[in-house]
Formats: sequence, C-alpha cells, structure tokens
Amino acid sequence: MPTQSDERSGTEPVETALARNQAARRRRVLDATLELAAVGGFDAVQMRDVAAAADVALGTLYRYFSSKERLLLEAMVEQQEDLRRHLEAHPAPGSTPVERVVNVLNRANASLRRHPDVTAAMVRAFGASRAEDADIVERVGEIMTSIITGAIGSGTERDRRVARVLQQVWLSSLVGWVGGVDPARRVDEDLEAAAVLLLE
Amino acid sequence: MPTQSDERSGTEPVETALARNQAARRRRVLDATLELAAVGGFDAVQMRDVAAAADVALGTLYRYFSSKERLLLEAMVEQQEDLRRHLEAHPAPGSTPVERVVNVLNRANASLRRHPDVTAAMVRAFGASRAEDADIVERVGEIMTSIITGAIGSGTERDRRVARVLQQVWLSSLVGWVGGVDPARRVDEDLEAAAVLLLE
DNA sequence: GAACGAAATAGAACGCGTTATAATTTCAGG
DNA sequence: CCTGAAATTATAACGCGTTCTATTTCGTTC
Repeated sequence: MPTQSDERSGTEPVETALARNQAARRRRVLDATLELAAVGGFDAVQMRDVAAAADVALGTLYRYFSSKERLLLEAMVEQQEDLRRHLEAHPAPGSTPVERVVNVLNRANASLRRHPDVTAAMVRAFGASRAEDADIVERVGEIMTSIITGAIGSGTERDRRVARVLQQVWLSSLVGWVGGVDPARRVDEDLEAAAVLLLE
Repeated sequence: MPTQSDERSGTEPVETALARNQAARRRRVLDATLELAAVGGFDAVQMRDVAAAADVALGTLYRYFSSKERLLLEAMVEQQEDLRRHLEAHPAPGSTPVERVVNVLNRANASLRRHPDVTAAMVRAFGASRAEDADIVERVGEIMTSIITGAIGSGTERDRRVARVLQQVWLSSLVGWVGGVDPARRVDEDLEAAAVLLLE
C-alpha cells in the first residue's frame, strides 16, 4: 500500500485521515472483487468493473494492486487467513494426527466449496502466478501449510515435511477441481488418502 | 484436428494429401510454439507470432488450437510423452522403488530445467486451466503419473495411490519453481522427501 | 479436368488487462 | 487557513487474445 513514514519501527500503519481513507478504499476493492468473483468467477472480475463497484478510479485500483492476479492473490491471503483463524478457534476433535488433519481439511474444503467461483478465480490466479507475485504466492502457501501443521499437533522435522507434502497435494487437487478435471469430492479423497499414507 | 471420416473405426488418420498437409501445419505450429517459448516463455508465445513463424494464418491457428492455453497444453502433452518414452527406454538402475522413483524424477526435472522458459509457459498454462481444457490437463496428469508408476515397478492399489500423490507434489513443486517461489533444486528435494515418506 | 465444398488466407475489429496523461481533490505541515 | 506534494479521478490509448468477414486456394469426386 502507498505512503507510510511511521514514527516508530513497527509495520502497523499510522492512524491518520489519509491512512484511514486508504484502508477503506482497499477494503472496498477487495469486497468488490469477492462480489464479482462470486457471480462469474475469474472472468467476471474485470478491472474496470472492480474499480466501478469499489467506487475507485481504475488508476487507483492499479496503485493498490499492481495486477488482476495480485488482486486475487491478496484476496486469497485474506480468505485463507480467515479460514485458519476459524479452524484454530474450533480445533479438530480427533485423537490421532490423521483424524485431525482429515477433519480440518474437510472443513476447509467445505468452506471453499461454498463459493466455487471465488475459489476457482483464486486458484487460477495462484496456478498462473509469475515471479513478481512470488511473495504473495509464498504467503498463501505458508498459511495453508500452517493450517495443516496446526492439525497435526507436534512440529517435528518429519511432521513439517509431511505438512508440506499435504499442502502440495491440496493445491494440485484444487487445481484439478477448479479446472474441471475432478469433482469437488475428489479433493477430500486425495487429502485423506495422502494423510493416511503419510501419517499412519 | 479438423475433418475426419475414416472408413473404419480406428482413430488413426487417413493417408491423404489433405491429412498430410494438416499434419504438417500442426507440426509447424507446435514447433513455432516451442521456439518462441524457448526465447521468452509464456509472454513470447503470442498467437500472431506463432502463426507467422509457422507460416499459417491466424484463423488457421485457431482452427487447430482453440486457445493459447490449449496450444501450450498440447505442446506439453507431446513433451511429456517424449519424456516418458525416453525414460522407459532408459529405466532407472536402483534396486528399491524409492531409488528408482527418485532417479527417474531427477532425470525428468533435469530435462525440464534445460528449457526453463518452455517449462514455465507450459506449467503456467496448466495451472490456469479452464474447464474446456480439462481433457488435455487430464492427459498431462496421466502421463506424469505413468512416468512415476513405471519407476515404482509394481502396480498395487497402494502404489497407484502413492503415484498420484507424487504426481501432485511434482506439479505443485513445478508451479512453485516457475512462479519464482522456489529454486529449481527444490523440485528434486520435494520429490525425494515425498518419495521417502511414502515408500520407505 | 471441371465443379463443388472445405480449408486457408489476409485483415479488420472487439474485449479486457494494463499504461499513460492531464486535471482535480485531498491532506499533512507550517 | 495556506500551500505544495501526493493521491485520486476521468479518460484515452496500447497490446494481445480472440472473433469475424470476405476472398482465395486446395483437394476430393465425378
């Protein structure tokens, strides 16, 4: 986001009129993005329409998000962070890592399935990512991984490796789903199969 | 591809002047695609340029490949099939499934690394795939999986499941590499780690 | 080898992501 | 409050994927 110049080190933005307006604009843009994506997926998220719906000029939209892909990826970061927060607030009940991982990922996917077009737009942006967006792509991956490690419980070296594998399976499976190759159910099946193979 | 109407059931094309010319055009287009991708990756594969380089009209290009994405995916099918053929002709030496899988995937990745921009273009098309291209995306996935099952050796139910997981890890890892998130080496590391977790 | 239909061609045109420009508004600091 | 810099706006314009149209060429068939 533009402008900063805090007084002290931290990354927290200053509470000024400008900053408040900018935060509000950013929020309107992200909300408009989700609304449009919910209706028609990736293709319906047209930059002119996002700008209009957010009541922001096209140039301003690009000042905040340097590309359509970046816009969708930042929306994805928010979505995944909400998801993680929710899942951590409602931990999985199972007594074994496999049970807990499967439970958490089932719930996560159920949430994604509730907004298929939104998920499709985001996953597509993720899969087509270019180098200039490596930072956000990485953050999304980290959040997904941390959802998994949270469900496994312990954080041994082996568990961290397992979590990375599961995250990669998750993503590939989502790509397969939103690309129309597999039905939504397949994502759950893939993850359960992988979790069993890796954790039992 | 356009026109058919064989005399008997099979999928093999008839040996006629038309069919030969069309096969030649298709070949020129795919070659031009690879050439352009080799230079500047996804962005350098511009449909007008492909058509010009293949000495074909733009409309003809679209008659053969309904979209840029489809063009890259069909090129990817060819590339992966070549790769599989080569790997099957030179089987991995190891005595255990892990050794053989790791060896085969290392060689496959070495081959992909030799043309990073081409790989990037193809993986990007794969990751951004839409429903209308589900058929080719599926074929690419199948070829990658069959490369892995070939290296594992046996074809038990469990091994088929393991192969699918490894294929998904492979793809996610490639997305991470071409997206600039991870170095090329990471693809090998991910696959070795996953193979060890799944097969020992 | 003439005729008919399919395929290929050249080129214009459209849609949308992205960039560029000039005019206007906002706002932190004096 | 004034002011200058930064942000926002409105709008035009560019690039490239894709579509469309009119015309020409090709190849099968009789």
